[in-house]
Amino acid sequence: MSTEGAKRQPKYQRIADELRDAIQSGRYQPGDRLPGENDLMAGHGVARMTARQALGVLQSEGIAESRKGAGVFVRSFRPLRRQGIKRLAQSQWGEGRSVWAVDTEDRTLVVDQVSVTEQGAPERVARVLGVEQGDPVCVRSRRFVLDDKPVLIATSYLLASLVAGSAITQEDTGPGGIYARLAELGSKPVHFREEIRSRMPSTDEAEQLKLSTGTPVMLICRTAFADEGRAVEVNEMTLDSASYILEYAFDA
Amino acid sequence: MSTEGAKRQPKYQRIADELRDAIQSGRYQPGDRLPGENDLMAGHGVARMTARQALGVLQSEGIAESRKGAGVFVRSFRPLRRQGIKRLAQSQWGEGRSVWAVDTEDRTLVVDQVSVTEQGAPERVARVLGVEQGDPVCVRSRRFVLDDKPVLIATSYLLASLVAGSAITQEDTGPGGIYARLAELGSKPVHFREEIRSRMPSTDEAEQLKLSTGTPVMLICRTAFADEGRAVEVNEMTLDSASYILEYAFDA
DNA sequence: AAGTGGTCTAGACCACAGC
DNA sequence: CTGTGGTCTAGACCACTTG
Repeated sequence: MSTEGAKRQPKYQRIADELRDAIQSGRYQPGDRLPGENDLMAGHGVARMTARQALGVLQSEGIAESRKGAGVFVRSFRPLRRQGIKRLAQSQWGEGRSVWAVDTEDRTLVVDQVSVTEQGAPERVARVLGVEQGDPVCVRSRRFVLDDKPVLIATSYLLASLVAGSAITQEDTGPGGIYARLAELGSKPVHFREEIRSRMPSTDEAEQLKLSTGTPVMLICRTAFADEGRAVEVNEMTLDSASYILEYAFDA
Repeated sequence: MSTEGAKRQPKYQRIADELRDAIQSGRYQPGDRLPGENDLMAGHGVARMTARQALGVLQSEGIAESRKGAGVFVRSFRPLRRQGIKRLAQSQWGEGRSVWAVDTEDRTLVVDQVSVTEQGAPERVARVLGVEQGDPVCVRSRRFVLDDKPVLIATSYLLASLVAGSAITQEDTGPGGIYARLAELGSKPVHFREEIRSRMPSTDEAEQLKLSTGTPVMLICRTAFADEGRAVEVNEMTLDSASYILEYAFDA
């Protein structure tokens, strides 16, 4: 054994480490192709499955991604900044601005797969809205696509009895969006709570967001409150974690 | 083929799907042992590596975790709630309360691996603090362990010239922590910004937080500002995503 | 057409957990 | 000790991308 000493880690880990170092030191740039399975087999004298396992490590770390028939490549990132408090300031939606305009920075954001239906409230939503499970709610779903890459899926739940007949039940909610309409209905949102979690995506989520392996999702559950602490909307969002930085700024 | 029609997915996916359904329908509860590699080989008539791949899917989704020599088990979760704005309200630290006391909910939280050193500022920190890269900063690191499970690693950076001689350079910062001391030094934090990202952990992070495979980390970078928008602290935190729900509540 | 990654098989030896 | 998952080999066929 030429390299005496530290040799207690498996071969595939040593290969993965070597590639990771090469990436972090800049020898491979974002978008570059890494040595393929055949290269690693030849270069390290190892079986196919072992070379494959090494590349699998980098993919599950989110550092590299494979493209069928082409190779394994170093991933590149260019996240959006989502300003959680500023975006919901009244000046944003009070005058008919789209809340989404603020963080796109000259890239094109398309809204996709819009659907508006009336359904029975799921248990967790019913609890927050203060109704019974199965009570009718208006469910608004939509997907946001940035430069052909889906980055966010959002589903809003609102009390059907509250929004019946308003533009909220239409695909186009009009200037200022849902919150401007709620204000007109006498349920102006004055307080918000956002809860954030992160986990690996389900198969469905990975498909809808076109996520490459090793990419977690961030989940934001926002509740909008009108006066008296009355919850008027629950919005569940699923974000591609590689596409977003969330920002919250506030005073002590 | 008995089940005609939809048979275009690989065997390992079908096996994984079947197990996932069984978990989500409650047939396997958190903590339960799943069928092992041998069971799947026998039950589905597949090779070892295929059964293994199926179990690997569930692990990389964070749904299951393997224990060497024992089996593969359904994971269980019990996250903390971290109230991002409330925790930094002045009433919390103004009277000597530990900011961490608010969210432990009767479980025991231990602070671990405390270190206080003086180093040259890394580039990204220097930029935020408004100094030159390499300028001396006080670096405070610590790890938080909840019921024997590490959940958070935090590293604070403060201008060395600002905090020299204060308790901030000691392991024990005294009642009210860093922010109370900064206030005494005439740099009371009045504004905060928190930036949140998520990604898969590095090997180091996975070790320090004892993460099981398929668990992302959440990164919080908090900047504390004194009067005139002067940045006085940068705090980089790495959280086990399975242990935390972040919460931000604010008015429109 | 050649090369790539994706799936799959049928073996092997090892370290570790639990009985 | 027996069974478990972790590593590793040496083949195979396939679908896809690219030149």
